[in-house]
Amino acid sequence: MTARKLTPRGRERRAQLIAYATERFAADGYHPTSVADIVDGLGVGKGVFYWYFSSKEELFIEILRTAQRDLRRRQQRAIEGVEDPVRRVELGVRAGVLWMAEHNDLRRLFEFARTEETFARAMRAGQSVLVGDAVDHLKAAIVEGRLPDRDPEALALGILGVTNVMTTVYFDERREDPEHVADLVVDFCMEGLGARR
Amino acid sequence: MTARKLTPRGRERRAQLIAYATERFAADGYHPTSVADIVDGLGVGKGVFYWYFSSKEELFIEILRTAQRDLRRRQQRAIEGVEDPVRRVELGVRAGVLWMAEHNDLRRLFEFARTEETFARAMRAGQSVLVGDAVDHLKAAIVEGRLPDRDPEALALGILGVTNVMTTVYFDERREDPEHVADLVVDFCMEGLGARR
DNA sequence: GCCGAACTTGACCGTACGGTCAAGTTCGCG
DNA sequence: CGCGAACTTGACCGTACGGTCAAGTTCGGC
Repeated sequence: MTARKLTPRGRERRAQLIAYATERFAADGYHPTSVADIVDGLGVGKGVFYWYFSSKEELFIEILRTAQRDLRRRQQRAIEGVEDPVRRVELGVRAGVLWMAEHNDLRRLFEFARTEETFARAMRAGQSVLVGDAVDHLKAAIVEGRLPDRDPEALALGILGVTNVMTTVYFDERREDPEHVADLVVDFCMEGLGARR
Repeated sequence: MTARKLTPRGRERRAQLIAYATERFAADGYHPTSVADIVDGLGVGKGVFYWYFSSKEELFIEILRTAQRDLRRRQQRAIEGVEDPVRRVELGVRAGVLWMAEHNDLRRLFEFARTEETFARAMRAGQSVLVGDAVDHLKAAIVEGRLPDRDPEALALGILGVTNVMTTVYFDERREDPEHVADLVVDFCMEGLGARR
């Protein structure tokens, strides 16, 4: 789609489509949700959809990219001005968990997007940025002797994994308090099972 | 489907359908893979599919359930005769990682199945069994004072999360050595980042 | 008040989907 | 051999999908 000129009215309509589609995709899945479902749900004609998006796929990728950008911004804001690299990791994790709590639907979309090659590329790109951010802090912490010297990328992936599963189970299946979940994620990431070997 | 009587030939055909469908579902996704794709790929008529399965959905759920059972058996075999609960956790995790390495396609199917309500029920059931197994060992370890006293379910979920993400990234995107990945997963699970606080 | 760009409508198109079924073939067994 | 159950075929069905488009409406700027 060659970016259209949008009036305020158009921008609002576009945002409305994105919001409603996100909701439906998260609730029913990407494939089971048809373009007809989306426009009918909003009570508009089908042409409206194709005025703002060139395809269902394009809309989905747009949702993913916007969400990834938003998540990263949130994490960066959370660690602004903090020098201690270990603390930066912790604050980044907390911010990520809280973002997931507020955007449960987007988290579900992320999980689906990873499973289909069409969207996996976009997901990997965004994910590797977040992992890269974490790796930077972890490297710094290791250099400063604050953390034992282990593969920082593996550590970052571990953090990602704990966050994914805990947010899924605790937010999606139960309705746990976000702060409590953030504590659980941070605890596990910092100390794991706490086994001394 | 009211379980049909199968001759050896029939059992083989059924297994062939399951194997090929698993491959295609994992490669292209569940929805993008049509029943026609599956039967065409095997060079058989469409009726063959519906002789063995009452629907595409039923086949998929069957694949999931069989896989979950197989994974659990593998883990149970791995910890057979081991008394130390911490060691049981570690061996279970290693077995899980190695199973994922050998069944990358099934792992991908698991990830998709979690994202669609139709299959999420079946997935949660199987997953909660595995988590329950781990929780038992963790509780025992805590009682014995081998691990600090923390919510065992959260710990089990943490393990699950680390396993999921590391197997995805290291097996799917790169072709890492399974044993090495198992080490990374176990390390992270046992000690996390290794931060002393 | 008018013009063009922004926006909206909904009938329509080709296709491909999941699933059915009447008919035919293979095969083990008595 | 022969018969019934197991298995296979592929044309066919209704539907619903993603996407198009000619036509009409709204609206801001001049």
